[in-house]
Amino acid sequence: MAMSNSYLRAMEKVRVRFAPSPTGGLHLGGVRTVLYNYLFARKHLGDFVLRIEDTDQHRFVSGAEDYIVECLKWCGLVPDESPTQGGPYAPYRQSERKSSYLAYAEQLVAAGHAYYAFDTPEELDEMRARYKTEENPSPQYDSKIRMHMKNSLTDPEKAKQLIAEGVPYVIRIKMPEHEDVSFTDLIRGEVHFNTGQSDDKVLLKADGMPTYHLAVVVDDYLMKITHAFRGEEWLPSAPAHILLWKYLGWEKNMPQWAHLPLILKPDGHGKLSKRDGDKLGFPVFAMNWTDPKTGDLTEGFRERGFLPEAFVNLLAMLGWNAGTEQELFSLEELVAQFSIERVHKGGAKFDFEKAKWFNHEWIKKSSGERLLPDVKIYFEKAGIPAADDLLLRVIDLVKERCTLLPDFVEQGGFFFRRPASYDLESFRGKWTGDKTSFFKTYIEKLQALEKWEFANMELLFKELAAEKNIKAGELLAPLRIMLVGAKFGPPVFTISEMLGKGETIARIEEVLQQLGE
RNA sequence: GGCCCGUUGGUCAAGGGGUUAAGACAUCUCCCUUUCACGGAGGAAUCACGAGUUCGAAUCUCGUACGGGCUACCA
Repeated sequence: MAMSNSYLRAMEKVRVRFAPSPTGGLHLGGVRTVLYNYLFARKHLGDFVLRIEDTDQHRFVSGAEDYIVECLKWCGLVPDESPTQGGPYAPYRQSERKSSYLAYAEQLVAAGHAYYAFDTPEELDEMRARYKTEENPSPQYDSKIRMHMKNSLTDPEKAKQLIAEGVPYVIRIKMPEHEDVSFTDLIRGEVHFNTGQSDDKVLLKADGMPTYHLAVVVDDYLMKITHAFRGEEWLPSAPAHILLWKYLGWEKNMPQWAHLPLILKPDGHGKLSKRDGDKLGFPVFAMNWTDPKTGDLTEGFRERGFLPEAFVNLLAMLGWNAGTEQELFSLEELVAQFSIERVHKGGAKFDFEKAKWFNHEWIKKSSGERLLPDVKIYFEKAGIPAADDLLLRVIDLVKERCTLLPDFVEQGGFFFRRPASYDLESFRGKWTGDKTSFFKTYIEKLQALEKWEFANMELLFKELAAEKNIKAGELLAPLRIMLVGAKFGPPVFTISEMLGKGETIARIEEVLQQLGE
């Protein structure tokens, strides 16, 4: 049975967009916004577009756009239309659409919904200083004070003259003094605002670039966006955007809004920032990001050793759940089960421990073949040559002990090279000549062993221990250390079997030697 | 300050008038494992507060408190 969704308009293809500004690394919250957009689009057989909002020349960072594209690719959230792929509504970079915004701004001025303003930054500061009081610490350029400023409302003739002279100006929206603006947010329901509380936001900047406020409505209209998901921080400016849709005469086409809850700091309060990650020791960006100006490197989830499947999974669960006990979801399962109505209203504190749990679960449920290429990278990085066939077996053997990808090197590295050191101290105190002779005999027996299988070695080991009257338990720990270097890893005879006869014997001999026997 | 949004264990959360208020992470105890994990069993721990509506409120209403967001020619 088809589900009837009140938020789906008949005969209209669902189109959503992710619209980041290329100013730096891609934050957890950003990726989650992409995810929800993507899931919604796929679920409703719609389009997912990537639009770059690079209208602020001061904050633009080169390389950031490529980085974002790469992040989406890593996560498997590839857009249908984007600056690099193009699409029917190209260009997808707002800087390249610059010429289209002025006309809309002027249309608004002509209709009396916007006006030219000539106040310099200094004059704006002055205004804020002048009106600042205890009760009003942040005065706004709004309906109450605009008549005291330098604009086409206070002096239309002068404005014409200034424009003719080429004096720089901005275009600001004229917010009604007292009007109720309300809309239905897909997550929050009815939200009401009084326009008297909002400021006359700048729509078009002096450099001719639109601000986010103008650009987002013009482009959402032009690109036929039907559903707009964005972070909760945008809620306060929503009334201005809604008014713009109305003033531009596009109200019927306005997308349905959904303001996503924020991802908050694990300790204390506020939204999660890059700095929290640095401080608390976990990544906040999807992938490593190097600031081109300072050269500072900020770690990403990918480089920390997260699987994209796990990263996407944990992000999905930060603010949404299926209403069942299921917590592990593949992208496909998320597409099938996602519903915007089940997204929470409240923000979620980020918990890195839980994030690691997701990765651990994904490592456990992934096949060796899936893991091999990712694990290989870490072996190469550690300078350990590892043949695929052996590495595959090692991965399957140790994956339940690995939480992050680099753990494979620690958990499986000893299969490929001798331990750098042996934890001799853990058994040295209890070492006796009997034990030395035990291992020497054991080597001989191993040497003669025909079928190199763990069961045979184990039997041999236990029989010999009984013969020498030593408890097997007291011998097992040293054997493990001889083979692994420390007390961890899979069952010791399994390790021995994989190591092979020559290497097993060599390691035992090496430790015997180090013990001075 | 103003406006807006939010509030179920330490964290993520289910539940939307009647429940012993699910589950997961973390934590603690035990079992399994002659290592480390995995796995299993169990414990501790929650409806911010106050009124109201109701036979009955975690669930509905209103206040209060607390938290957060916004308050730029940034997004």
